[in-house]
This record gives sequence, C-alpha cells and structure tokens, in this order.
Amino acid sequence: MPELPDVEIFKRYLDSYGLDKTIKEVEIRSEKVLMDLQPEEFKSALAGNKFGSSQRHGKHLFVDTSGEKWLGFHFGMTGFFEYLSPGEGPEGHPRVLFHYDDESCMVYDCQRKLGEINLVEDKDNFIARKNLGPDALKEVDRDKFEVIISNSRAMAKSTLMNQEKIAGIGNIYSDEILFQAGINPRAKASNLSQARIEDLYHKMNYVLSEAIACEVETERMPPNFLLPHRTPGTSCPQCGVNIERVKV
DNA sequence: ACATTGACCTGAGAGC
DNA sequence: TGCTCTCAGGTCAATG
Repeated sequence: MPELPDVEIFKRYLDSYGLDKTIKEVEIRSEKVLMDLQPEEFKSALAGNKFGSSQRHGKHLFVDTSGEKWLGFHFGMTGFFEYLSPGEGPEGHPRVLFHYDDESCMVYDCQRKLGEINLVEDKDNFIARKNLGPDALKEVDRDKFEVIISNSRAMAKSTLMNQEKIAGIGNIYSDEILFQAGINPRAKASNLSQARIEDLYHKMNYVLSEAIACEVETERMPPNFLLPHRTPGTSCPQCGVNIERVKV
C-alpha cells in the first residue's frame, strides 16, 4: 500500500511534526522491523540526536539523524507514522517509538511487520546496493523513461512495478497509471509505440503528482480515477461498465 | 530475462 | 458469539 505518493505524504508528515526535536529515548516494541540490527546499537545511535532533513527515494525514506548515520525507513504494506502529543498513547500497532524530550512522540506503526528500519551510512550506497532504479517522480525524464520501457520485455505492469527499473510504483498506482493511459497491464512494454510510451510517461507523472496533491485521500482524487473504485462490483469511473478483477 | 509461486507477517472482515 | 477462512499487496528466494 505505501507507494511513492504515500511515502511522500509520510515524509511531509515527519517534516512537519518530527524534525529538530531531541530524541530522548527509542522504544522498540518489535525487533523484527530492525532486521539484523542490534537494538542497543540502534538506540544509542539515536539517543540525544535530532531528525534533520529527510529525502525520499521511491518507497524509501531517509532521515538525517544529526549523527553519523541516516535512518532508512521502508513501510512494507502497512507502515506509517503517527505523531503523539504529550500525554497521548499509541493506538494500533506501534513497532518503534521515538520519544522526544518534550514528551511528544513519533510512532512507526506497521501492523504486518513487513516494513523495516535501517541505519544507513550512505544513502546513495544503500540505493545502489538495493539495485533501486531512479525515483519515478524526480529522476525519470521522458527520454530515460522511453529507454526503460522500450528495453523491457516484461508486461507493462511488471515493468512499472519493478523497483530496479523505476523506483516508487506498486500495485495500486501501476493499475491507475495504466488505466489512465488506456494500456492493458499485460501488454508487453517493449511493444508499446513511441506515442504510447510518451503518453504513459505523462500519465505516470499526472497520477503520482495528483495523488500527492490529494494527500493520498481517495475521496479527494479526480472523478476519473480508478483508485476509489477498485472493488469488483463497482462501475468504471470513465465508461460505467462493471469492474471485474483480473490477476496479473 | 521474465513469470510464477510461496514465504514472510498480522488482523479486519466475511461466512458459517 | 466465536470460530475459521480469505484477503490485503511489498519484497525476496526458489523454480520453470
């Protein structure tokens, strides 16, 4: 669920509530999301520090800790941040809690524990190690996009979702982008005409930036978006036919 | 190089 | 009410 637009909203949320405050203590309720990181190492790397600027790459969010390392957040399928004012307790599935010295708190919540938090020495290095492609919104221009698509022998949907080719797009938004472009998700990427690819490029930017502008709230999205009508049994926002589900 | 499947996790909701 | 089953959909590894 957290794809590029979601993570961008998480970034803005953290930027507005969580930066420049001293971290008093880090509470770890699930070591699972720290992967192979030692909890004590994690805590000591952060205690007394502050979150500074943050940078998003695809579905990853990197946060300056004013220490030697950055924090790398990934949100899996169910991750998000929740800011707690002093006195408020966490609800839901808090996994890691960053307690500030003013008694407020930034919570990393991840119900299914498929997300992860890493200490990252060098984020470019991290991106390279993970083989992440260029960020879909910031680092892919028209020409680069055309090369990526026309060189991919996979299905259009798989190509858009492949983080090594383009970083940031997942199941939901690949569907939306292809829907807006009128392209069958099963179509072979390299078979698309240049005109189709160019249109697809604009639709990718349109969908992603529109979703961010709506702060990822489905109710606020344009009426021609498929996203709020993904469940089978509802009708197409553009032509009215019943929505059916196919597995791609 | 790509498709497919299952594993990882957990809980909300459906159905009985 | 309470149980079990299905589903959600990001990433990775194994297999074809």
